[in-house]
This record gives sequence, structure tokens and C-alpha cells, in this order.
Amino acid sequence: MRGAQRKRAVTINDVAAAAGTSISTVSRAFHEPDIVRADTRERALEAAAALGYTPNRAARGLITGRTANVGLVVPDVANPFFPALIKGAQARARARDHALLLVDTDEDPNTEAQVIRGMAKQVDGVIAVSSRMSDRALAEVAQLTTLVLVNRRAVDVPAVLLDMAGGMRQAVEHLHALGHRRCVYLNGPRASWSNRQRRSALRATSKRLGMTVSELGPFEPSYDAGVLAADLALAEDATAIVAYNDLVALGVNARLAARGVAVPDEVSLVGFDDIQFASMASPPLTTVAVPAAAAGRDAVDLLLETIGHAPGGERDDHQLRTELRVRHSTGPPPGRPRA
Amino acid sequence: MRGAQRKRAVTINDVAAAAGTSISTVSRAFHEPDIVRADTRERALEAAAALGYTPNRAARGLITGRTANVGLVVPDVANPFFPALIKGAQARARARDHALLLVDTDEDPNTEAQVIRGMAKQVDGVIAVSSRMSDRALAEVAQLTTLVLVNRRAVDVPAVLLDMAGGMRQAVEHLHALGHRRCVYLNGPRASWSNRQRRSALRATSKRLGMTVSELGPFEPSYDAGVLAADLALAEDATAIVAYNDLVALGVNARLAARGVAVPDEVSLVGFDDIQFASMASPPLTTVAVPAAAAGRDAVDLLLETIGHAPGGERDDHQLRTELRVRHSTGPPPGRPRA
DNA sequence: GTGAAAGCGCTAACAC
DNA sequence: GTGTTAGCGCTTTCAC
Repeated sequence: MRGAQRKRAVTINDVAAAAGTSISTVSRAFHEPDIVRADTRERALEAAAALGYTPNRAARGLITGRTANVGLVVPDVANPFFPALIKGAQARARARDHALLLVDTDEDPNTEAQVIRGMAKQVDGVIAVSSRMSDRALAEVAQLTTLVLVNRRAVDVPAVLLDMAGGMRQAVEHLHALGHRRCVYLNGPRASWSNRQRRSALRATSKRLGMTVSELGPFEPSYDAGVLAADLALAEDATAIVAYNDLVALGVNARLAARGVAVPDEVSLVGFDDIQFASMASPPLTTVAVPAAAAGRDAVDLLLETIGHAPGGERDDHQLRTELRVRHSTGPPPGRPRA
Repeated sequence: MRGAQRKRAVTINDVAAAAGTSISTVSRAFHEPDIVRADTRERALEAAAALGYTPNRAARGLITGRTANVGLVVPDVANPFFPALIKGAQARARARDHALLLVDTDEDPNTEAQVIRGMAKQVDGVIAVSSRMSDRALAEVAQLTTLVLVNRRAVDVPAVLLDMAGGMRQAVEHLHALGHRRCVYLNGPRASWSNRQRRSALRATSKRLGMTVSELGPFEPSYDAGVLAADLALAEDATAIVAYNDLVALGVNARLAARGVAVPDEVSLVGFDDIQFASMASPPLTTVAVPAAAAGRDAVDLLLETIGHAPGGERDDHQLRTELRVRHSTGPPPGRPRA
């Protein structure tokens, strides 16, 4: 027998019949146990267990207006930054008895808007991660469902933010302390909010410390782009390279190795995100760690909280710290004593 | 105004009223356009568009018995093998107008069973990837919903299989052709079906070709386990190491580098899966490529197909090829001429 | 404390 | 061709 042949699902009616009560009693036995007499409740629950009854959430949702689903919209599941976030969000959603609808937009803002619109009715709210949608589009979809942003700010939309400026500041200070005075920044995608954050923090801190920074890019946030960028960066006559993210940094690192440029002896290299493989590279990458799993968890909490609250409530953004992990891809610039 | 304040969702009644027709006509305008007169249809569709109406899938599901949801159950989203699969499955599901409910079981068979049971009512079927459930548990949940397996076989449950034996055979032949005669295999988790597949193919091929293989493990499928395993493997006096998967191989590789053991000059190293970072390692890893994204896509197709068909239909397993990608972590054993 | 009944938004007979 | 109606499985008044 194949799965398709499964028997008609057992409903609340079956349970009521078996328990010799009405369906409302069964319903109450589940949701308001206190209000039903102990022995009646027992009978109902036992009958339910015996029949293997589980309430149909869709039917419940129809009447309560709550689906117990949350949507999670990410730009690219395969980008190593996101799995941890997805995992965190999934775990928290499940812990809070919600299912997670996952959508991958392939980095396309139009897909993003369309997908959220399509999902609106079947979820209680959606979490949009690193959204590339315009503020207007964001405002529009926020009308359709409860929206929570991760790693993106927009007016009147609650968000889980990563303090990338803080991490970047640490990175620049680290470089400066080592003796670096000229660095190059490898820009990420132009439309990326993360890139703007990282870039401006880098510029501000550099300026404050009197470091020169030249900029290259924009580049795709990929390993291949890093390979490409490495040669350009080398031509810039800087002693340190700060990449938009680890993927790019890893590409740079590989290309530098291929060209025989020693890291960190000839040039220092800093990544961003601290993806799993940053620490596995050779040399292990100095990078800014971003708490992706925590962001996923917090986003779910924030969403569920927002749904529960009356609108126009208090300020409820979350801000998560990021911090520099110093590993072996950074050191004093050439000609500078190692200690 | 916050999202929570959104106005009551527009229903089919609103559209019918606006279009001056009955709700059934509106419904038909959407699902059986041909059967409704052109101008009536126009009016209905226009009214729907004007009001921003989208059918409530839960309500529809209640009556059609189809939810347009599919469940995807994976052991660990953060394991680099799965994101590609998830991405493939998500894309195909969306293309076929289905939503994807993602669940991460943290490698726990009990969670797995429980999750599928809980999901059964809100999906049309579920795809279980690399399931560690017992055959009995599998048979039980297959009763509850339409089940499709990926990378696991069980009686009477359709599956998308990866021909790991084929890839492993290629790997061993490759090693043998290079001149290797003694290799060590680093086992993955004991309960893993993948490990059994890989291990037995390796043993069979080795035997056929007259290679000795010693086994170590079981190890967790992780980088750290690889680091640990490297030293043990070295003590085995073999000229080649075959790891359960790339993560392990990468750990081995790092540890070998740290100990100053040259790959492939002193020892050859083979991984499995061809995760993104296999090609980024130094040296780039020779590994067996597994078409994860295709597996995800095929699983969705197979599931939807199975749901559509009458039960007990024809045989419908998919088998996907795997193939060796020769990169730079394998070469002739020491003392053997390089050409 | 428990049951009857009215829907939630929708589709699928069944009339007209 | 189009409208009316009976539910899908459930929660929630409202009586009792």
C-alpha cells in the first residue's frame, strides 16, 4: 500500500463520538482544560489519543485568524551566512509551536515582494532577511502582513539589527594598532544595506585614526569575485585588505596564495560574517563574527511578540553585537617589527 | 501604523459584491476560466485585482483536501551539504505553486518522527532527507502522509537515491590507477545510510582491485572530527585517506598541513559531497560530487507525482549519478614516479 | 459544565 | 452560464 491510500483523517467529530460528548467539549478539553470537568476531559483526551487525533490547524486558523505559520524570506539559502540564521529561526519557531515557510528569492527584490504578497494570507507574519526591497515596497507589504526585518531598517517596521559598525570599528582599530596606514575595501553589492553599513563604518573609523582607504567594487558577495578582486587590490599598494564578507575574503586569500603573496606577512586580510569556513582557511581568517543563529531566533520572537501586541506599541528593535575574531590573516605590515 | 493593524482581509464575497456576481462565479473565474463567459470573467478578475484579492489557501484546502504545502525535513540545515538541496527543493516547490515547510531535526530520529506526525495534516506530503528513522517508524509515518525519501531506501516508500556506490567506485579506481595499494576509510556516523553505502562500495571495489583498506571511526560528520581522525589515519601506514565526507576531509587536510604532511605528495586525500568549500581548500579537494540541488528538485517532483497518482502505482524511484571530481588532493603515492 | 448552532473563506454539487 | 447551497474541521457565542 502506498502513502496516497491513507485513510480519511480523524476529525474532532470522530473523537466526540468515541468519547460520547459533543465536539465543543473536545475542543475545550484541548484549549481550556480547566473549564471542563476532570473526568469528561479525561474521556475526551483518551479518545483523541486512541484515535491519533490532531487538530487541523487550517480549520482552526480559518476561525481564529491565526495560522501558526511564519514566513522566512532569505536572499540565498546557499550563501553560507544564512543557514545558521535559518536554523535558529526554525528552532525557535518550532519551540513556539509554529511552522516555518521558507522562501529563497535568489537575491531578487521583485521576487521578494511577490513572494511576501503571496504568502501573506497563509502566515501570521513574515521575517525578511537582508531585504533588498525599496522602502516603498517594504511599506506596502507591511500592510499585508506583520513584517519583521533582519539586517535592514525601515520606518515603522520592527527589526533585528546587527551592529556591523561596531565590528567593523574593531577591525579597523585592530589593523591600525598593528601599524597599517593604507587599506583597501572591497565593496559588496551596491544595493546591499550591509555593504553600506560596513563601508561607512570603515570609512568613519579610518578617518578618525588617520588611515587611508581606497575602495574597489562593487563585487558580488562570492568567492569568485574575491579571486577577481585580489589582483585589483594588490595593485592598490595598501598593506591591508578588508573584504565585504568572508566569501570574498576567502577568494582573495586563495588568489594571494596562488600569486605567492604571503598573508599576513605581505598583506593582511579581514573578512566579515565568520562563516564556518573562515576558521578553516589557511591562514585562518580574521573576521567579524555576526550572531546569525541568534538573529534568527530573535526575529521569530520579535515577530510573535509584535503579532501579540496592539499596533503602534513601544519601540521594539533588537540590536545584536558583532565582534572581531582575530585569527592569523592579520599581522603587522611589512617592514614593521612583529612585536 | 504598525503591521498588526492591517485591515480585514478581502474575501471572495467582497469580490463578488464588487463585480456584481456570485461567489461561485468568482471562484470559477479563477479555477475554470473557460466555463465562464468572457465579460463576466473580466469583471470578476478586475474586481479581484482592484481589491487585491488572493484566495485563502487554508479555506480552499479545507474543502479540496489539498494544502499546497510540502514538508521538507532535514537533519541539519547548517551542514553544508543540505543548503543546496533545500534551495533546489524550494525553487521547484515554488515553481509548482507549493509552499515549503522546513524542519531541522538536529540529527535526532525521534524529533524526525514527531515532526512528521505533527506536520502531516498541514501538508500534502513530506520529503525526508537522509532520514535516520527506523524502517518501522518510517512505515508508520508513511501511513499518515505521502512520504518521499531522499538518500534513504525503505520498502514501499518512493525515494530519490544518490548513486554513491558509483562515485565511490570511481574514487577507488582513481586511487588504484595512481598506484595506491593501501588506503584508510574514515567512517561516518554508525546509523547513517550514506556511510553504509560509501563504505561497502569502497570495500567492494578495493577488494576487486586488490587494495587493502583499514577502517577508522565512526566519526561525526564534522570538520573537528576530521582533525581528530587525521592523526589516527596517519598511524595506519596507508598512502591514501578516504573520508566519509568533505567536512571530515577538510579537517584531515588542515591537520595534515599543520603536521607538515604534504598532500598529495605524502598522502592522498579524497572527500565526498563536493560541498562549496571543497574546491576552495588548499589543495583543492578531490571528491565525489553529489547533485544535491537536483535531488531536492526531483524529490518535490516525485512527491507531487506520487500524490497525483493512484496508490500502488508503478515503480518510481529516482536514481541520481554521482561522479568523482579529480582536483589536487590526490596523486601518486610516495616513491612512485609522477608520470 | 456541556451542547447546539453559527460561521471562518472557500469549492463543488446541484439547480435554474 | 450563473446562482444557491451544503459543507470542509474547527472555535466560539449562546442557551441550557
